[in-house]
Amino acid sequence: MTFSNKLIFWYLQNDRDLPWRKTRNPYFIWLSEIMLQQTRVQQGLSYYLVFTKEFPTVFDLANASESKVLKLWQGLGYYSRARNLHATAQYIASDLNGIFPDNYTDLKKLKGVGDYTASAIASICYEHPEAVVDGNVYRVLARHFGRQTAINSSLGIKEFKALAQELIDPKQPGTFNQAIMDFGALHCKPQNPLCTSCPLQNSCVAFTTNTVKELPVKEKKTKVKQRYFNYLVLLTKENKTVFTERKGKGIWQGLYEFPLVETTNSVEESELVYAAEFKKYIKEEAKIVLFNKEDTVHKLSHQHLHTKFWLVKLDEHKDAEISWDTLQKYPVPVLIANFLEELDTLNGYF
DNA sequence: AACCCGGGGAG
DNA sequence: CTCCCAGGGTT
Repeated sequence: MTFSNKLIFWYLQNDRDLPWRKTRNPYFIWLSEIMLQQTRVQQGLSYYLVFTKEFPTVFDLANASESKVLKLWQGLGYYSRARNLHATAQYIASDLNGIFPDNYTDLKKLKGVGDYTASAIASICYEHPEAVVDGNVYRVLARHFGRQTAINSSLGIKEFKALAQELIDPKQPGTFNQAIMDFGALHCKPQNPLCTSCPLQNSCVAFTTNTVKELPVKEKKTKVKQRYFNYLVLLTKENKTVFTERKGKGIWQGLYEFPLVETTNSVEESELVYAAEFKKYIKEEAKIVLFNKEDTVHKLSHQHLHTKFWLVKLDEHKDAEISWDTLQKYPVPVLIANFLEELDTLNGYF
């Protein structure tokens, strides 16, 4: 049996029952693929169900506001995916009359669609022999063929793509692609792979040479940056606050937050009030209370956010235009959502 | 080529 | 704690 035959044979007995497996509608496949970028199936599943119910067609998605899309995306992370998703829906609805591109080259031109996603859609929806290479494929191929090239090097990216392309079953490319990904996710797992019951054990170089734990090879990771956030949670006599959209290049673009004073260290109230950023926001007489005794540490993959929430009570503020009881409409980072929920459970504290 | 972009689950 | 997930975009 060929590598491909073994994989597909395994897949026919072990495939997961997932909603996007029941359709070849490119809209649904595209939606699922964007959501699952760097995201576990288990985490993305509930979002997929919400989006397909809320936006049954690409036109429904296109006609929604970006804020609505971000709100439904809230908690899934990598929010540029949601913004690109919305922009692409509008492009397809307006410029392409709702018809998705039907080949790799045109699919890859879409915002948020790279090599992996274009290959996935082309193979699953149109049976084009375009090999996908996701984290699962890197792992399965590196182990089975004993490849030691770093999977995140430019050489490795080319090498594994070419290898996958050699192996793909041209008669059933969509099935092959999904089979190798499911096999990586369920059987050839990152930790504790099920080698003893593996149908590809005999031909697996890593198993034969006892190097399963060493593969795949990955190059160094970047260091985690420590940042110190001070959120100014304003409340005026009229129950209004300042809540603004994050702009620019950094994290959480398009999401809402309270006025933010970033410092180089964890600060006391006496230091905070002298910060230039603080003075920019608070000129009025105000009563300030620190909400969390210990810094809330919100961990992103590349930075740790040490956060203090300062409750600021004042009579009035020129920028306080958002009523406190409408905050839940806005898309917010999980850090803010958690704070609001905690504040909610302390009903009357603020 | 290097860096940035979230959040969560598993071990 | 560390690793990594159905990756893509920017510099």
